[in-house]
Amino acid sequence: MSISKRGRPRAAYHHGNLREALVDAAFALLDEGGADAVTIRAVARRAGVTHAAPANHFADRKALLTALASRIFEDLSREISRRLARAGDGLEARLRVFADAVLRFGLASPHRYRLIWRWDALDGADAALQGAMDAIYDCLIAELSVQGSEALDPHSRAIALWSMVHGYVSMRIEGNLVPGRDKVTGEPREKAIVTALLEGIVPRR
Amino acid sequence: MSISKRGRPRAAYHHGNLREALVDAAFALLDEGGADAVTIRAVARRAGVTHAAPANHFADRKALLTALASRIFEDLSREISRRLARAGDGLEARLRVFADAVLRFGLASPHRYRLIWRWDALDGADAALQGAMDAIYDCLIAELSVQGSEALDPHSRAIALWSMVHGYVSMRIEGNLVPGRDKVTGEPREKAIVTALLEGIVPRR
DNA sequence: GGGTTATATTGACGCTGTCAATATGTGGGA
DNA sequence: TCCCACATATTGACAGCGTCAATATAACCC
Repeated sequence: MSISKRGRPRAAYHHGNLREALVDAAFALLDEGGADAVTIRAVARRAGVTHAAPANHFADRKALLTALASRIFEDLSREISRRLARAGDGLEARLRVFADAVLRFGLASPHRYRLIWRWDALDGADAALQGAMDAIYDCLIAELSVQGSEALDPHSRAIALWSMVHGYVSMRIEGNLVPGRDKVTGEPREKAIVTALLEGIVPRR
Repeated sequence: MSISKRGRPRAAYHHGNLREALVDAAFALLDEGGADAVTIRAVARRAGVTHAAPANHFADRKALLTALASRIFEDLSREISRRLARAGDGLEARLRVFADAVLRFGLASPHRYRLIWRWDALDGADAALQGAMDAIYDCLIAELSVQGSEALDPHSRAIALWSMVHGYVSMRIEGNLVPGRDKVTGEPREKAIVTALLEGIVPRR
């Protein structure tokens, strides 16, 4: 029943390229119900194959989730680069663009953002995953290295910014940033948060 | 076979106070194998009861994990207060004590720290959990409110600090802060990170 | 003392990940 | 061209999981 006779119309073998189909199905399930909904069997059902078919392409569930996380990191990295490319020159402005890109991505795709930090469910040793993370970090370092001699090295500043942005986005996504109290989460508050990091929390001398 | 005849030596009913025993068993499993190891059935086995006994004390797994998270937040809150009580007066010094307390707690009990941010596995509407979180936030607000008129409100500064500390501790715990590159994670680096937040990432004018 | 209620047990259901054995289609070499 | 070897997919099984219903047992209160 293979549609392909010659000229490799798209696929080969039995299903075609099941691997891609599994990834697509997994993303659909992830967006709908979070990482918990991405089970091997549900993905297989959605892709129209039997429950053991995915084993030929992903050793186990962790490998599948790691593949997803790797792609998500790449998407986020691309998005950051895209926004930075059309940003101005000032250091502070560019760092705000970076923070804003991460925040928008997280709020738009909370399930995807959550997954990339679920290291208990991922294979931290995966090369593709680490490479995708490195790309984002490199981007930050590049921004912070333009200035000449700062009191703090670029690494410390990059980690601080990356940490705060991630922490803030995490809390915003969970919807429990400051339960019952500070519900101001709009753009003014977001700007103020980043300002606190960029300009410092302690009063300037 | 009840040891208690009169004077309520410790317990009552069948097991005694199974609820506490379940919490103890759950903490043991959590510390050993992370949140994934805290299954209803494993907890029941460890407490010496059958698999359905916990249902009388915790509606479901999420309720059990929420009870754990609530206690962990209280422990962290107490630890922060304890350290702050014996700290000096300077704002910057006290904020460093705060950050240091969270970092030490996270590194000492990574599984516990991870759990309290796993909102997908917790009941975010739980009053005890929210109360325990609020206590820590209140602590931060109290520190940041002593100064009179800052350009930024205490809430923005509190969220920024809390976000960065949480983000940094998370990444440190996962062991993948900056994979293969910046392996400097000792005290000097930690101090520099906090300095970056306190004094600002952009150069002082 | 007896009945009500809280607690614990037993057993079952469907779901999960994973493995082993089997079937089927594909491509390369003779 | 045929056939073998291999990649891929299916079938079936297993243990473990959360959860529910039915049942048993102990404690408390009147």
